[in-house]
Amino acid sequence: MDLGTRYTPEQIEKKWYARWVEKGYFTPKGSGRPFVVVIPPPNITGRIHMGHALNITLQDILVRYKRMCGFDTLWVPGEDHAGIATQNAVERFLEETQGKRREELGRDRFVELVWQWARKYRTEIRQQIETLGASVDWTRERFTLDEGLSSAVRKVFVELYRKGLIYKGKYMVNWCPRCKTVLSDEEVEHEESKAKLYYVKYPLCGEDGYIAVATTRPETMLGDTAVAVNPKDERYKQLVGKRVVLPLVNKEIPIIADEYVDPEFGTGAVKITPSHDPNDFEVAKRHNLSFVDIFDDEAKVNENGGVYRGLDRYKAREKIVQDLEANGYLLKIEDISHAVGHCYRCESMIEPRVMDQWFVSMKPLAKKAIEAVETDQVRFVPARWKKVYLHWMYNVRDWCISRQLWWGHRIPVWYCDSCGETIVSEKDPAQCPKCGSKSLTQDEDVLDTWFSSALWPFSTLGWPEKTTDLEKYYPTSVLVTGFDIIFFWVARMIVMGYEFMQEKPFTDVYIHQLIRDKYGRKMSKSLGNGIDPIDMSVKYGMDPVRFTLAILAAQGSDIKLDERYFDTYRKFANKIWNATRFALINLEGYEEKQLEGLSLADKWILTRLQRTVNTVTQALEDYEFNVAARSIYEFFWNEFCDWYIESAKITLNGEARLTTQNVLVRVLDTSLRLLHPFMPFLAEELWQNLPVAGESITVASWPKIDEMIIDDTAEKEFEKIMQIVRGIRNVRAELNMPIKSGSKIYVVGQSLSKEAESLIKHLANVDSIEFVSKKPTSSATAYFDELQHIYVDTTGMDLTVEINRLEKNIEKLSKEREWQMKKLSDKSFLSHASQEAVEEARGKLSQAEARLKVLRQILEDLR
RNA sequence: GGGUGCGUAGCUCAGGGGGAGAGCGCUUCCCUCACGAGGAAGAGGCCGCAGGUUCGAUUCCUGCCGCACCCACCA
Repeated sequence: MDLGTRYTPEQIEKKWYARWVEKGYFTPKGSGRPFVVVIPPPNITGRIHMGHALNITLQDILVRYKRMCGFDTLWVPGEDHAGIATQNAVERFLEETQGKRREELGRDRFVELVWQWARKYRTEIRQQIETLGASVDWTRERFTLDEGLSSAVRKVFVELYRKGLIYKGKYMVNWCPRCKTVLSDEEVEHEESKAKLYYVKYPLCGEDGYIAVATTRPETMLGDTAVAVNPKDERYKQLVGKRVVLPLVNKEIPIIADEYVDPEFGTGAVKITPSHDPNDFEVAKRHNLSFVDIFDDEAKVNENGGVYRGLDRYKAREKIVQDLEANGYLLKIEDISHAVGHCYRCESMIEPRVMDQWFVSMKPLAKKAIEAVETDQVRFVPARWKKVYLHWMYNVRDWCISRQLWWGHRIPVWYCDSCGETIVSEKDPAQCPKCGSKSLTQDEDVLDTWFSSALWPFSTLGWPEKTTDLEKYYPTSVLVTGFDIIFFWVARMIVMGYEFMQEKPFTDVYIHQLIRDKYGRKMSKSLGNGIDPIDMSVKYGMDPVRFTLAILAAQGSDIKLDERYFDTYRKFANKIWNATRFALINLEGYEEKQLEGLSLADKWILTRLQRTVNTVTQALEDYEFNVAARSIYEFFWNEFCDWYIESAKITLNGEARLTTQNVLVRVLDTSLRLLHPFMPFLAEELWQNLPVAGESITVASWPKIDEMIIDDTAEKEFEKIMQIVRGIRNVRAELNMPIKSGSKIYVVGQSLSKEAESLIKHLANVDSIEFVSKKPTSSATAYFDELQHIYVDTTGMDLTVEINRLEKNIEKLSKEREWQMKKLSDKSFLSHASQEAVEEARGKLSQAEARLKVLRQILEDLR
């Protein structure tokens, strides 16, 4: 055995992962209760970021913990083809490297290019996940565009279509003029922004006067087909049914009445643009108005826009406002603020358009998915996300699933070129079933990337085949993800799970935070504020990075990540390293033996160890990663290193050497097992050096609490010792006493055991301790209140310091006494407080009084 | 318009009905034979504001103020 004095992550991280994989530890052993997790598949758009690192670390902690607990553990890895995101990334790449647009390549060649990209990034992502130490089963790795997953996608599409749950229809959809595709409502981000409200005159037909409308988008007037007012609005009652002339366009359009119009807003009269506003679309359908689409795919004015044709929507607005003003139609402009939709991938302003698209009918599918969460068959942790999920589900709208992209699952629908028949089929059809024509054209569109993700928990296990994996490992145990994709993904998985497996996809949903930079901003490429987890692992070690993420994962808000955190836990890793090193250096002559004849310190540390096992286990069961991590940290550093190892330095040199060695090994063995889910590399490396090491800590058993070893008395007594030692050090430091001053300690109160006494002497470095029933008379010259009973002999020291201390303490005690007296004279306290509370107050009071008396006496003496 | 989370040490954050904790930073001391990436001691807090419940609130409840975020067809 040869450990250096420093923890060197680079030397230990490389070797272990390969060995674990080689030994097949990450492949389920096939027996025992299953514990199954499917990874939220990272997009193949680039490197994984800190959010992935958090997500993967938390899953790995759970998986490694459960594996040690003996579960048949399976964690399925994979990647997502990420339709729009990837297509955009490759388009950018194409533009930058070849200066070409995807249209210049054509669909087939472009898709081939994306496949090359996908292979490259999948490999990189795989490596990054390995670097993180994720104990995923690589033999079961999946990709959303795999053959198997693709057939799952087709089957789901076809079945939903046959059930009438997928339909094609002409509705108002969200169009991204940059990505040139429609988006689902969830993919549109609404951003509050400042805008202008334009008041425009629409002159009445055949008579004087006008009706004024207010609009934020004057350019859409080119597509107006009516003006609407509220039927109850007295101001406009006599105008309903009349016609106005659409300015600039010179077209007559009717004035109609519809409840939708809010008389309070603007002028109480609304221009109706059925093709470019969702509300107007509904109004138009109710009133049978005509539709005039005025934009092309790039949101430029099309042939319906007359002289404005060819202008993009912003230019068109400018021009139209100018023209309105020039012709006296513009009444006024107001500043308002309102929410505008933007594309979640490219941030372009969304253009609402009426288009023929494919939809999933969500309401009928949502029923079971709602019930499951309402009844906690699927449980959200933290629970508050349940409300968020349910609120969305109660109001769920149909899901637009077709995308005008090239990268993704092509919609399994064909149209007969001869008779126009629509053929929806899992297999590519050879001919039209209606007319027999062999001339068929497949729908050009692909499916929303989230359509395939929705099937992930069962498609990755082999569905639609009836595989043994599916039989054994579905439903999965827990889904770990961020709250940003509850609607996109979690909700839809629950829906699809019930629809196609007649069973929930997972039992628990653990929702973790989002990682932001230290100022609370989103980490993004454009801000350049991202902290790369792989870079961090090189700088600080992967284990410290993982531990940091775990301890920051308190259930609640976002994580504001400051790189300096990693340093704290790198130090912790170093501490663990060196504590183990200390033990190993002192193991000469070690042999395993029963834990008996234990010293006070032994009993104490073993008791504390049991408590830690308990806390960590419970916390992991409750997904309280931060509690678990902190508990290990505090036990190991503040108790084991700071106190037990210090005490071991004496006992290792005496008769109890072998016992101490055994306790050291026992504590390290258990601690490293507890640590393993958090810091797998370090834990393995050190554990392998212990005399009790096994094949691998990865497959070692999780520590069980040993009730027999818990010793409350020893625990309390040792706490008293720590208190006394701290008190002595405190006085020493404040009085600037040299360490080896030959101090004599008087402890007022019951004497402690000889063992405790010698521990104190060693730990506080004092020569003698005397237990006395009351204060020593003249020579006692210092007092410290932390302990309330201890005097240190400091004959010859400067007395003014001590007098000041005494005065301060007397003041503090007097306050305490007054407070307790007040409490005890309070009638309501006496009549309402518990027996114990009253007793406690009495105790504190008498204690305070006794101490005050003693202190005043000492003060007298000193003076 | 509805909803959620957060306001605790200089900074970043845990915690939680009974005179508040950590890391970093700061001050003083220590080259003690595992670790100076260390050890010892310390300074530093109206626990956002105002009410309520309670013997007792930083903690629970209500309202408010600030900061984030989510949802919503506010032309």
